[in-house]
Amino acid sequence: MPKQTFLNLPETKRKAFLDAAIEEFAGRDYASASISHIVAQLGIAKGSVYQYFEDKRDLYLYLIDLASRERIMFVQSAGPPDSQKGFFIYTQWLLEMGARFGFEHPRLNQIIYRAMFGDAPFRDDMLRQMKESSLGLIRQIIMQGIAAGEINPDLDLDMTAYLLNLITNEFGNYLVSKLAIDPQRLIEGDYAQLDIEATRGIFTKAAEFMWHGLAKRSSSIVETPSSVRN
Amino acid sequence: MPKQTFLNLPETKRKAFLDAAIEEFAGRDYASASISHIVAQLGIAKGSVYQYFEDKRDLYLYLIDLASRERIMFVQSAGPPDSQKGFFIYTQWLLEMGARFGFEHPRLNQIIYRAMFGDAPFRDDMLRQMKESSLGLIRQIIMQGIAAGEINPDLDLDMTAYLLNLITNEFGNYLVSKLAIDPQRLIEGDYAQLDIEATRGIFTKAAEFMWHGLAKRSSSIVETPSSVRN
DNA sequence: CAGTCACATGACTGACCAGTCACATTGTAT
DNA sequence: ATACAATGTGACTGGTCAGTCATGTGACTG
Repeated sequence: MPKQTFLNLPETKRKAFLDAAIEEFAGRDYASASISHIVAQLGIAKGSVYQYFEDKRDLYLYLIDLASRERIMFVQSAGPPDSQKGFFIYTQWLLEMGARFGFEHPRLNQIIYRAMFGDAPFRDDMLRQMKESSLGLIRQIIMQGIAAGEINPDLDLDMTAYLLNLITNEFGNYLVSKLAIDPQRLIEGDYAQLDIEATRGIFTKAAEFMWHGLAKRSSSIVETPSSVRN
Repeated sequence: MPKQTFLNLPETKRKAFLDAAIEEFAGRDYASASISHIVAQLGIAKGSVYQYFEDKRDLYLYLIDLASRERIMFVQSAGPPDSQKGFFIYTQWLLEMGARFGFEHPRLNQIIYRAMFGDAPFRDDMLRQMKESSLGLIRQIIMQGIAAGEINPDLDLDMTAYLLNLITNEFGNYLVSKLAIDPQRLIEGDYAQLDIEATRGIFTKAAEFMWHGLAKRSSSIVETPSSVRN
């Protein structure tokens, strides 16, 4: 969707442009995000943007695409845990990866979040498609879990997938508020403040909730380990 | 927050104004919602709006307040189930009320949703306060549940409250997509299409998930009834 | 050096917006 | 009927925006 001109651009220029654009679209919803801001920030002419992209929408969709690909790469590059360990561990890992991506790429994460739950005027385009693909993946995982006899087969598949998707997408936000993390410092790459190890307990608790729900369990019956570390 | 002038207005006029304003702010995010649209819709002068409210922001905050109060009234007017029935039933009821409010007052619901998860430029004003109050209520319910010995005391209170709040707020959206409900027709009050009785099964499933999570339960141990019907 | 191509520029257009204000209209009390 | 207050009005101001386009620049080519 970017024009050839954009792809021909020297790397530094292209990076700088993307950086500013990501910053803008992460920080404001589609209606408020402004091409004028971006060019002012970069000190380039407005016309340049229209040499690179068809229009605002085109740029936006490209950023969504980029962020999604980045996220998929991020998750895939950190290999999933051994499937032998069961789906509890897998759930925990999924949560952790979601949150970790949010910490390491807060702006990309924000763009994805806005695309999923905000309202750009393109709900029907590739947006729903993205949502669907994300849901599809989770649905698949749940089905495997059911097949493996670990997941309650009485659960409504669609609903459960929806709720899991919701939780994995929102969980980072909870962490940010819980740990009193300054989002601005996160965005500036200053996440030295974050100790992933120290927060692992929270992932375990979240996975625990997703896995066993609210109900008090009689202590003797534990089907899935909740005291696992890594 | 409305000026006296607005409160003096004849009922029909006031209602008509609110109706148009709600329509506008439900349908577009804060930045895109337009006073000009509202007055055009109503056929009144723009100046009038500024006789009624300080500014756009003032109007918006009033609508949020109104919607919140309406929602609280809605939920309270349908009395909660007998606390004897336990927290599983209570959870189910909470979900159902949330969804039902969404169906019967889709526009107000949308305004609340936008206030909670969208980004108006007032996150720090009464917005967070609203979020906090909602979270506070849920936290209280969870604590009661723990005290009553029904809820797993190992769960992180804050986190669980956050997730429950998230789910109860988002669940209506899931129903809308799941049941292929046309949001436009909902807004137009045409919710004859909706059969609350028929959807009750979905609430039960959702409560089931919240209550027992993903894990398959060995069939013999059931601490909380999952086959309850009202 | 002339010609061509890729890219950059920024003033400009038409549109939309929130908010204002001098003036007009309506209602009410005397 | 008169006076006064309350309410309504809409053209106008200053601002922002997306997108355009005629012009400029620099690099490479033959």
